[in-house]
Amino acid sequence: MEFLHRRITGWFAETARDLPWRDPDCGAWGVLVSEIMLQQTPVVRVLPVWEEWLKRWPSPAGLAGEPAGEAVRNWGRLGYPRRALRLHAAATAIVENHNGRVPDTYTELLALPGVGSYTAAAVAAFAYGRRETVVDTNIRRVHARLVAGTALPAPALTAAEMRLAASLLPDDDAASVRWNAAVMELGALVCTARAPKCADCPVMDSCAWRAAGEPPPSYVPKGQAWHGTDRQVRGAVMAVLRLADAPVPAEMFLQPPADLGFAPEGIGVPLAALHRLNSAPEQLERAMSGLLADGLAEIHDGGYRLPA
DNA sequence: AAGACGTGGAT
DNA sequence: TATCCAAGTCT
Repeated sequence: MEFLHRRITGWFAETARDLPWRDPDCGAWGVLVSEIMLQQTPVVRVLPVWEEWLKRWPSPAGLAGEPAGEAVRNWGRLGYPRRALRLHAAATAIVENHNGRVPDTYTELLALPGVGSYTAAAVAAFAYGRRETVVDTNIRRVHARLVAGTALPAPALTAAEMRLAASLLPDDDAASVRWNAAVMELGALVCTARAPKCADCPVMDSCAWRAAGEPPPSYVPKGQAWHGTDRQVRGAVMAVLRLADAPVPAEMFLQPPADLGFAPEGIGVPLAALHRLNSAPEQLERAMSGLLADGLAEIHDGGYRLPA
């Protein structure tokens, strides 16, 4: 165990990316924002949006003081815009229940909107130096290969995986934080899902998956459908709403923007993209009511807009 | 507890 | 061009 810790944290010390939320004086709010943005989203896409968010909202109170729609608009094209809504709700809860300071315990963090077991542990560890069992997709994959000898972790997080991760965690607080960050980084940069760079791996010699001859996955991960789905329509509608500076009447979503007098610029661009999907009226209806139900849109003056 | 939920770069 | 998949959460 000591051997793995030295090798992996040593590798991390010289290879780690210089990410702004890893800056010692980034602050817990910056870490929380980064963790929410990084859910299912690559670092390179988060970077510029995170910078803008922290410049505009340096504290939870700043974000909580603005309409939720502003959070959604400034979320840009990061994807899963409900995360912006939840982050706004989390900021509000932090102001109301925690005096505007991001809480520092796993339990309090877990109670915040949009914060699940991974994010609660990550913020407690990376922002406050606490010893937490952080388990994300990178760490799961490293453990699966290095220790379990399988190509991929199970489809869903298991209790056995949590026990394994807990057993690997160094006792010392600071060492545990480094370990969590290092294993995550190893999974992100070297022990990747596709085409792992085993030649660059600091623990290649100890890898159970390698020793077993790199057996293929025992199951096929089911891919997410996209074309023709409600999600695709929702995404296209949200792209329109983010650009609109006034409520958008429902009929605009149904007709070719050119017929409505829209030039192929400004709001005409996402409007045209939506129309190009050629989705059935009932699907558009389903997508719109879904957005309303989720609080990502609201009706005002007979049109749709981001929540005020 | 399986499925919904965005987006775009890489392969 | 089609598929994969990235620091998950919620219901």
